Amino acid sequence: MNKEGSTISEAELDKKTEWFIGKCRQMSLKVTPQRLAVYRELLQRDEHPSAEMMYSKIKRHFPGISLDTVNRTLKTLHEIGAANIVEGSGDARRYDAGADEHQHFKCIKCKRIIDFHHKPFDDIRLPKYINKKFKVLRKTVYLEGICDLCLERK
Amino acid sequence: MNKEGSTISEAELDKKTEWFIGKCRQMSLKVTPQRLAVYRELLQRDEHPSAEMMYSKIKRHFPGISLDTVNRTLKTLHEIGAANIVEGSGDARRYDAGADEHQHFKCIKCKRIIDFHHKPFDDIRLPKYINKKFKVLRKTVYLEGICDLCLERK
DNA sequence: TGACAAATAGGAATTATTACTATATAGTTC
DNA sequence: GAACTATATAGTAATAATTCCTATTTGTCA
Repeated sequence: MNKEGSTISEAELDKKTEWFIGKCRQMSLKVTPQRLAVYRELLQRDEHPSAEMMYSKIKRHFPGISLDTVNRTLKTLHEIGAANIVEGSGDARRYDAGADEHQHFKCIKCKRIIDFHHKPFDDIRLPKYINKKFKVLRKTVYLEGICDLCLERK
Repeated sequence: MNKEGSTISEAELDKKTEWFIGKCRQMSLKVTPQRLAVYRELLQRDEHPSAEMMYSKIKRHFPGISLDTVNRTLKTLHEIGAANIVEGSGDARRYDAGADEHQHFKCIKCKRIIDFHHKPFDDIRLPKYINKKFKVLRKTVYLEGICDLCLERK
C-alpha cells in the first residue's frame, strides 16, 4: 500500500481514468477537470471518504473547487457506476425496538426499511481474522433496492 | 397487524413497558413520562422511524415534548439495549470507487469503514420471496463494532 | 417533604446536503 | 480554430439532521 491510503498503481490509475473518460463520453457527460480530479482522488482512497473528506483533500491540488461540486460529482459518479455509496449511509438515523433477530431491506427510492427474516442469515460465520482484529458487535445481511410499492408506482 | 404499523398487543406492550422501567431503575435512569412515551411509541412502530418521525407522532399525544428530547431519548434507549440503530444509518454519505466485491466493517467509534473480503459472502442466496417482491440491487454482509485502533486507544 | 442529581424545553449552533443563479467551459459545428 | 450551446461550476443561500447550551423542572431517595 502506498502512502495516504492509496492502493492503486500509476498504471492502474491511468487505465481507470481512460475508462472513466470513455464512460463520460458514452453518457454525454462533459469531462471536466473537476470530475477527473474527484474520480482520480476517489480511486486513490481506500477509506470510503465522505464528500467533506474528499473536498478537503482535493482542495489542496485544486484550490478553486467547491464542496457542492464534489457532492454533485460523487452523486454523478454513482449514477454512471463509477462509484458506490456505502450501504445505508447518508440518510437520517433510524431506530427499531430491537425485537427478534431479523435482517433489513432498504428501499433507495422511498427510504422505507423493511424487515425480513431468513434463518440461515442468523448464523453467518465470520472469518477468524476479523474476530481477532476487531470487536464485532453486530453482523447482518443488508439489502438495498426498490420496494414493491415503488416498483408499482414506477 | 394493527392499525398504523403496530405489531404488538396491549399485553405485550405492558410487559415490555414493565421491563423497561426495571431496566431504567437498574441503570439509574429516571423514569420520565417522556422516556416512557418514546419507548412505547417505538414499540408500536415497525417502520424503523427516524427521530423526526417519532417526534411528529409523539407530539400528538404529548404536545410539549421537544425534538431534542426524542433524539436524546432514542440514543439513551440504544445505550441500554432498549432500541437498535439500523445499521449504517445516521452518518454522512460515504463513497468508494467500486472495485472488486468486498464487505464492510464500520467502527462505531471513529466511523472508519474498513473493507474485508470473505469469499463465501459473495454468493449468499436470498430467499425466493424476497426476489419476487423487491428488486434487490445490492446485498452485502455488514459488520459494526470497534476497530483495532480504537480498541488500543481505549 | 426536602434536597439533589438528572432530565427537559427551547433555542442556538453545528454539520450535512441540496438548491439557486450568474458565469465559465467542454464539446461540437462550421 | 472561432463561435455556439448545453452543461457544469463557484459561491452563496436554504434546508435538513443533529447536537449543544442553559435555565427550569422533576424523579428519586432519605
